[in-house]
Amino acid sequence: MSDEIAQDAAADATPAHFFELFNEIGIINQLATTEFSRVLPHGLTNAQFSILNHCVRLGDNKTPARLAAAFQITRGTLTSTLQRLEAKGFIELVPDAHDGRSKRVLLTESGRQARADAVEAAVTGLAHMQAALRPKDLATLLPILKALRLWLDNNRSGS
Amino acid sequence: MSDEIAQDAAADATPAHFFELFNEIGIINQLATTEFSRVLPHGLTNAQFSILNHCVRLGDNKTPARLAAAFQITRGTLTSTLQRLEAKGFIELVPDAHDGRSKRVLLTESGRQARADAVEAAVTGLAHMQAALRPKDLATLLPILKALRLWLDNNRSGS
DNA sequence: TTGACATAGTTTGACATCAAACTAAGTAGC
DNA sequence: GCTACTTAGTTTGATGTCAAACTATGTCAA
Repeated sequence: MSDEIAQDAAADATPAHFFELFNEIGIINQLATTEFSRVLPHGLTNAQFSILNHCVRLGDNKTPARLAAAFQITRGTLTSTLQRLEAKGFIELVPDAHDGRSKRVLLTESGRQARADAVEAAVTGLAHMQAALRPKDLATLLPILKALRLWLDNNRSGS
Repeated sequence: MSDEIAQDAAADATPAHFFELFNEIGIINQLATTEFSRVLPHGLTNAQFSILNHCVRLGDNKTPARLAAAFQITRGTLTSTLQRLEAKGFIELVPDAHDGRSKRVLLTESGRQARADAVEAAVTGLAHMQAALRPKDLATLLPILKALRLWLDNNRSGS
């Protein structure tokens, strides 16, 4: 969602500034993800693509618990998304050999292909965004946002 | 959600860079909104607070259509959130005198008070975030993000 | 006036998300 | 070996969100 408390804030880091920051980030996130999910093939959602992409890039055969931690979502949320991916035949869920409580998430061939198609669509869809931001600004943004993300991750309630 | 395509991208604005950017933004948004909704009083959600806050800051007596445009959400989404706010007694929905299709969103006294309580809780909750970002970085971030948000808003499919 | 189109709001169905309650299985301590 | 705690995964209920279909009302042109 959107809107701000901030009105005429000065030049230091007041709560109102942070509010404004999260506000902009919220709107950008909403616009970007809505746009992104439009171009995804195979009826993939953002969440589903993220999981496939993670498994291709960093390897599959992880437990759901580990994936949930990596994505910072609850296990319940992940259960739901994994079930949809399995229904589409993009992953397999197999019991863990060493821990009776755990499962393992395995990519199928069809899942790898879907991810490849999605990456291609994403790259194409993102191409026209060159105009949205100057390379210099993009380079400025990234490290600061990464630092902020790290701080938030380390300082949230659930940790 | 999270994760990136980007791997070894160079120093210009490739699609992979944008992907990484939106990725960071998505995680930050998730962490920030989850944290924020924890501190909101009266069972308010982010969406509900945003609307109350907007009405206090920029005036009530707007039509739902106008609010939906301001928040860049669909009218259906707004219908749902307005219904919840009305059920809580924080707003009133009255027919527009001049246009039989429209309604008007009015704040109640109770709604103003709830918003005031929420702002206080938010300021308190955001206070400890001074440590998350140096004021200089915050000041760097804001104008770039605003520009990006504007671009996305002007270049989305639905416009 | 009437028919075509546009706009406001609602509803439905799908999905992601959280919190909280729940089941099953592993781990410790005694 | 038991009991208590912890961890993995699932389920449920609430909310926000979108797209798409739908109703009601307004506008405009012929």
